[in-house]
Amino acid sequence: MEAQILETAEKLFLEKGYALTSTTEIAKEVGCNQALVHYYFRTKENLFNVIFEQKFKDFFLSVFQLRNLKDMPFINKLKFIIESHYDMLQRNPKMPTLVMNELSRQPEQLKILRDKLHALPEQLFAELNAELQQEIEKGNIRPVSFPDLLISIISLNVAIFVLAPVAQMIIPLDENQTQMLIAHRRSENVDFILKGLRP
Amino acid sequence: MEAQILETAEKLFLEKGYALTSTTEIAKEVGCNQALVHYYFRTKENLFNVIFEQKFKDFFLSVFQLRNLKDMPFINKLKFIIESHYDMLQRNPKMPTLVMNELSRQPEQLKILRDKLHALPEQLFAELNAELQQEIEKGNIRPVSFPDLLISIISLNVAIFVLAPVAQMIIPLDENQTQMLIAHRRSENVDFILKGLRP
DNA sequence: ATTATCTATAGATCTATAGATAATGC
DNA sequence: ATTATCTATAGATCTATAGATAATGC
Repeated sequence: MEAQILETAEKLFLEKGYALTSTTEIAKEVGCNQALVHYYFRTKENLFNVIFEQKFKDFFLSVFQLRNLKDMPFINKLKFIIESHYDMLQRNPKMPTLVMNELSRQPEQLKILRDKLHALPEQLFAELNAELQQEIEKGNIRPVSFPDLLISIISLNVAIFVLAPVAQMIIPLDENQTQMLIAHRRSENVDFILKGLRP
Repeated sequence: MEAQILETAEKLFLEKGYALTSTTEIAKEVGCNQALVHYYFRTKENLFNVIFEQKFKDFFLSVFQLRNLKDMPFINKLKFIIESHYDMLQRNPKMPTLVMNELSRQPEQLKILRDKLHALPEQLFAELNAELQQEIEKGNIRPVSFPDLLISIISLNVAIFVLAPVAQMIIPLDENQTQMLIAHRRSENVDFILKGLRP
């Protein structure tokens, strides 16, 4: 039951956000009664935070722990990172929206998560930054700052998942076309970034 | 009072979304009693839709009605569109989040908005698309589809506003630095897009 | 004995409406 | 007279807890 509650709660929180998901509804969908949700997790807030922290960590780790492929050329490494990031988003297409919404709902959460995470990406970032500067000096890549490159990658990758429903308003797409679009944008983003980095 | 209710409701809906904003709270902040909100707008849903449709139209129009500058070179036109879009987002930084959230909450709304809008951008899109193809044929721009270009522009522009709070988790920024970043990304996005379009 | 599950309910919202009173426009 | 504003309240949630009962582990 405890596991089922977690599972169902995760699904509902991702679908409808914190405010619109009630413990009553979670219980109903699990098939137990509402008191049980509180028996295991005490408060709705607590249940949410347990799920959120777990998801959030997985979400970050799945991209930032790919330092195995060390001796690739920089451009290939970049391609690999962009694609890993995109794949992770494809597995969790509702995470960006949830993260955004819930961090603005309870900004203290932000500090807690920062402490739990901040050690992770810094070393990887430093390494990539150094490599980027080398490539720029060698004239293989146009001058660009590492943070700007990072922001552009994340922007291009995240936005399609976040904006797909809105895009449907301008150009209606069926389920199949949407999948095609998402597959296409994966390579398009790599292409666009790499083309934009030419000297 | 009616105007004040609209104004306050807009502010609160943008800040906290539909679910977390109550008519009680709107009334309290306006300084009237809660029944008055329902006197003017009948239901909370209706109040929300009135505001949402208005905002949403302004939001789109402010970008898509800039067809006055017809005889610019294509590249300048593109730069102008990217910047106009970015400026509109800067004036309404919370709109993308609101649009996303509320369209997924009530997908029927999507159809209504589509009918109210879809005539607008099509002609502009067709013109720009034709110009893009010409530039590609002339060899001034690398081959790229118009939808892909559009998605990349929108992605880069929207994402910074949507993701800024999350970015703060990795690299904390004070208010001033955030403003600098946002100003910087405006030119960086133009630069990145144009560099990515070189043949 | 301890842990899991249920029933029942208190207390806090919140939305929407009915009906009273005040303000305004003719 | 009509329109704007208020008071009061019904009815629907929803969260959280207390206390009863069933299931399990020793």
